[in-house]
Order: sequence, then C-alpha cells, then structure tokens
Amino acid sequence: MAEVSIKEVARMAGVSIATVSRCINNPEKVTEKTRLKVQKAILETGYSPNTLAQSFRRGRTNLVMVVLPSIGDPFFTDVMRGIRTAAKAKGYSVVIEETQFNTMTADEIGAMLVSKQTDGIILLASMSPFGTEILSAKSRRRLPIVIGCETISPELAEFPSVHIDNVAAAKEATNYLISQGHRRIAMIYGQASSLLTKDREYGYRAAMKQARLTIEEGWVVEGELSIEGAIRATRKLLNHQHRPTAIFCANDEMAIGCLHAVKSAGLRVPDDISVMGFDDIRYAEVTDPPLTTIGQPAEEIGERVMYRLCREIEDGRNGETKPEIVPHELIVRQSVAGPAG
Amino acid sequence: MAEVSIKEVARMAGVSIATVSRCINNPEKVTEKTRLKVQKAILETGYSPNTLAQSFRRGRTNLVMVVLPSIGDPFFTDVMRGIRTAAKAKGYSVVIEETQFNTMTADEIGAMLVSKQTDGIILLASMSPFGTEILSAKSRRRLPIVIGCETISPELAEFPSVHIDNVAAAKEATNYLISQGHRRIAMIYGQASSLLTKDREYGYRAAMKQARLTIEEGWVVEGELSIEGAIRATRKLLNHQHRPTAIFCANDEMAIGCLHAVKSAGLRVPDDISVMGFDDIRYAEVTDPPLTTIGQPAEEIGERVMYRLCREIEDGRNGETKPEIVPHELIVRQSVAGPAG
DNA sequence: GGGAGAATTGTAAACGTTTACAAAATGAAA
DNA sequence: TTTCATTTTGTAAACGTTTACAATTCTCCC
Repeated sequence: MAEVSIKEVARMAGVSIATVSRCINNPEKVTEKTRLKVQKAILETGYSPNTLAQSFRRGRTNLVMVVLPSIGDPFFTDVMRGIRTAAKAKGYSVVIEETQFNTMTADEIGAMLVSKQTDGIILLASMSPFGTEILSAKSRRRLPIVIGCETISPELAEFPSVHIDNVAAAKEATNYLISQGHRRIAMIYGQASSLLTKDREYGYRAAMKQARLTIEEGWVVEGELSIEGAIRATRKLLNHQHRPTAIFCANDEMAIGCLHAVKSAGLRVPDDISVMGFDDIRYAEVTDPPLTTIGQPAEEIGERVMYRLCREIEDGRNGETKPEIVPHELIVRQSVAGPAG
Repeated sequence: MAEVSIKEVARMAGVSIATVSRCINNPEKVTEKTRLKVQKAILETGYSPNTLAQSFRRGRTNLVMVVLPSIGDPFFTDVMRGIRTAAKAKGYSVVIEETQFNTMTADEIGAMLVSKQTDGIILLASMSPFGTEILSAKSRRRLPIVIGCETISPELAEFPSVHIDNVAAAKEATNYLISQGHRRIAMIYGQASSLLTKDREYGYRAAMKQARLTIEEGWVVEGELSIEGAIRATRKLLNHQHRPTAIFCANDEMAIGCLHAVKSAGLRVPDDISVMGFDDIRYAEVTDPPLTTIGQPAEEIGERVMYRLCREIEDGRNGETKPEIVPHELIVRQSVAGPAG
C-alpha cells in the first residue's frame, strides 16, 4: 500500500496532481468541495507523501545534527531531551554525533554541511579544531549553526548561542568553597582540546585570584570528562605535596569519579575533602554524600537552542548573534563542608 | 560552492553526467583515463553529490531509527555507541526515539515506516502496543526491523533479535543471592507496559520457585526504570511487614535509586540489605558500595543489532529469525553479602 | 585493414514532488 | 448578457540523481 503516489490520488479524485499537492500544503488555496474530494481519495488510497521526494524537491531534509562530546553524560541527555521536544514540535528529526571518540572529523562535518544532509547544526561542546573549520565553511555559505552550553572561543563568538554564564557560575561555586573556609582549592577540568569547561576553569581562576588565594602548580588537572579520568586526576591531587582541602570538578560526571577516588583512598567526604560538582545531573542527588553542585536548566537550554536553530534555518542568518543567557543556581547538598583543620 | 551539481562536473571534465555518476558509484566501469579527468573536475569544482537527490532516486534514506525507553540510561547509551559504530561503518545515520515519555505513538512509527523516512528500525525495548502495530505494518510490507535486548513477546518473536539470555541471567542473579543465604528476596522490575524487564522478572520467579522460596505478596514492585521510581519502590519494600533481606533490581539505574533509599532509611548495604543490579553500567563501579550486578556486552549488542539490520535492509527478509544470543556475566562487587540474622 | 565482440560512453527517461504560469471557472458590476 | 477581476484549477517544468539502452570506441584476431 505504500507505493501509491500523488498521481493515484489525483486520478481517483478526478483532479490534477497540483491540486492534490495544494490540498496538502496550502489547503486555503483550494475549494472546500475539491478539498473534500481529495481528502476522501487520500484516505481511500492510503496515500502518504513520499518524504524523500519532498526533501529533494524542497531542498530540505528536516534533519538537524547535534555534535556533543558524549551522549553518555546525563547532562547532555537532558539537553537532548529539550532539543528533541522542540525538534518534534517543529517537525525536525535529530541525528547525534559524538566527538569524544573522534568519530567525526572536521572534514566530515563540513561534508555533511555542504552535501545538505542536514538543515542545521547544534554544537553542544565544540572541539577547537572544529571551530575554525566550520567557520570557514560558514563564511562561504552561511550555514545555520547554533552553539549550546559554552562559548569562549572567539572564532565561534559570531554564532548565536544559548548557555548559562559559565564564568559567573564557576566563580560562584569557587566562592562558595572559599566561604566555607577553604583556602587550598583544586580543580578538575574537562579535556584540553574541548571548549566545554574552559569558561569554568576561567571562573575558578578568577575567583581564586580575587580572593588572593594561590593555585599551586599541579592543582588544576585534566579529568577527560569521564569517571575514570577524574579518578586518575583525583589520585594526583591526593598525592600532591600540598593536598587541597576542596576539589571543584567541572562537571558532575567527573565529580562522581572524584568522590569515589577520595573515598577509596580512605578519606571522608566532606569531612576530609570537599567535592563540588557542576551540572546537577540526576545522579547528583543520590551520590554518597549527595553532591553540592551548580544547577543548569539543561532541558530548557536544549529547547531554546533548537528553537534558535529553527529561526536560523527558516529566516536565514539575520545577523543577530547575541547569546541567550539562562539562569544557573548553586545547589547545596552534603559534599562540601568546612576544611578539616 | 555547494550548488555545483553533477552537470558542472560533467561539463568541466568533458564527459556526460552518466559517466560522472559511474565514476562515483561504479569506478570499475570506467576507464582509468576518464576517471582521472572526472576526479580532477570533482576536486576543482568542490562537488559533492546531493544526498537528497540520491536518497530520492535510490529510494533509500540511509537513515535508521532506534526506539528505546530512555537514552538517559547509560546501558542504552552504550548500546547506542555500538549501533553508531556499526552504522557509521555501513554508511547509515541514526535517529533516536524515546518511548518513555510517550513521544511517539504507534501510528507515528507506522507513518515513519510507510513514508520511507527510515530504511529500518531497531527496537531496543518495545512497548507492547507497538508490537502489534508494527507487526501489522510489517505483514503488509516486510519492513526491516530488528529487536535488541529483550524479546519475550510472542508477537515479536518472528523478528530477528540480538540479546543475552535474560531469563538465565536473572536466574543466575537470584541464585547468587540465594547462595549467599538469602531467603527473603524481593524484586523491582521496570514498567508494566514495557517488555524490557519481563524476562528478568520471569527468571527471578523461576529461580525462587526452583529453590522452593515463597515470594510474598508485595515483594515484586514496579520501579518505572528510573531512580525516583526505584526509591519509591524500595520504600514500599522496606515498609513491608516481611521485609526482604535482598532486593534484585531489574537494572542498575533502579539499583542506584534502591541503594540510596536503603541508606536514607538508615540501613546499611550490604550489612542490613543486599542489593543486586543488572546491566553493569559505568556507574555501577563507583556506587557506594559498588554494585554486584549482571554484565552485558552492551556495545557488542549494539553493533550486532545494527549489522543484523543492515542485512535485513540489503538482502531483504530472508526468513531467518533465529535470535543471536550474546554472553552475560555475573559481576561480584560489594553490594551483596549474607543476610544479617 | 576489416570485422566481431567487448568495453566504454552518451542519451534520455524516470523517480514524486512543488510551483510558476497559463487557462478556466466563478462572481460581481454594469 | 457582457465584461472584468478574482479565485480556482491544470499544464508542464524543474529539482539532481541513477540506469536501461543505444551508440560509440577499443581490442584483438584473422
């Protein structure tokens, strides 16, 4: 039954294929009477438009691509949920590309863009190299791209974006640790090559500086955005000759690893070491102890990013690239307390 | 630069568009000399085939759809990684549909199938109603569908599938609890409407029966496949007049909630209550205490499911629907011990 | 050199839709 | 009734590929 084309319907309704097409896409351009005729024919034939032909003709796939480091991180899962909600409302499908395992090179993204396989792209955490590549692609042909969650890179600054104020949030987190009496505060950031947590590192450094606290060499370590990476990073910190009393993790995923590593070393959280997270993923509530962290409206970010992209796609680039800033929130649970001494 | 079509290339290379097409798709059908000419022209024009036109012409989208309860569950994330690896190797893109929040009705799946928006479908945990609907769609026009992870439903039995032996695995888990001395063993299963954990419940019941242990009324509760649901379920179990000494959770996500609820109630794991999980997600290693669970080769399942689907798509249905069974493994950590008494 | 057969290339149709434009039908005003 | 403006419908081209088929060129052998 799937092979019926618009011709069948037209024949059965006794009209031209153009009229059938209009009935579907511009019903107001057609007489009540013919519309009913056609609708009846559509029902009887079980016709449904061939989306491939439509895409081809319209030059639109109604497909958008999301590039993110890892779908495994619950934070991104939540963002994706928002994206998907909005996409559905606007009639788009979503394909996901993970960069963490280098499954996609800059060239491939470029290829995807020019071959028009997708109508637009959402970058949820771009790798630096991607930035320039896409930029050049975009300067050639203004492609709909929206950045979500993080943007410090100047080369990406001209794209629209939706995110919290990461610098301010990281400062707030660090200041909270300071307010609890900590002086020796370390940080575990994401990946050297990823922009994802650069702003947070920046905010941490700014807060430390403002409080005139020194950041010892070796207190800022890479956690690779993963549990295992964070465990390794935490071990380094615990073995540091000036062991910090608090560790600020650039996301909760790494905070979970950090928590585990601290406890495995026979230390207590928060009694011996305080741990601060970032993102407020759903596991943050059920870790032991529950994680003090920064909450982001992940789902809302996703929705707004997608709606923003729709505007880019539908209205074309309109020059306006002011970032949309959404609110964050310090969430106090039990993984942070005053330092032991 | 993206608007160059095959015509441009043909003109520049001084050949017909058919030849250009052949150079790309059947290089062996073309002379070395012309192939070089054409390749040069392709490079110079920056041509890349319009995928929309290709899809349209070939009647293939190279897009497959994966239906699963929630991408948020790390187990599915791992399966997805496998699927994506295989998809990439085979030149497919993947779109994901989550059923947990009822974003997709059976009708929509059907529509997606007949409108040929996707070349095939992977069901990672079908809701019962989907089963019949898809079945009827499929009997009309044999559509490429492969089931992953679970299949007890008779209506889906005729589709190819890839999964562990869930019944045997759940039996093994339960028997392990029994071997540790437990007699009062409860279970938290998934969703009533989802097939995902039905086999596991079945295995649990079988093991209990075999050991001549009674399952008290109220010992088998729904955990909704979520942390929160599992917390609620665990509270019910803890308040039960015959409180169990061990709780078998149908997946790790729920086990995490269970762990939290038990500890929040002031009980110790495993001293007071043992908790057993299923899936061995990456968090299972870092819970407190680390989770004793059943390991599944999630990524491998994903890959095999995708390759299976490719065969369905490319060779057409060949009648062979024997399920592929992959091995599971009991992973002993610290969340299970002998009962207190 | 000519001819047969194979290998290579070109021509043109087809895929199912949308849409500019032309044609026809309708309605209103004279 | 005629005319004109407006609304509705039909005709046909176009989108960029792929591919059957025909036409051409090449290869090899006599």
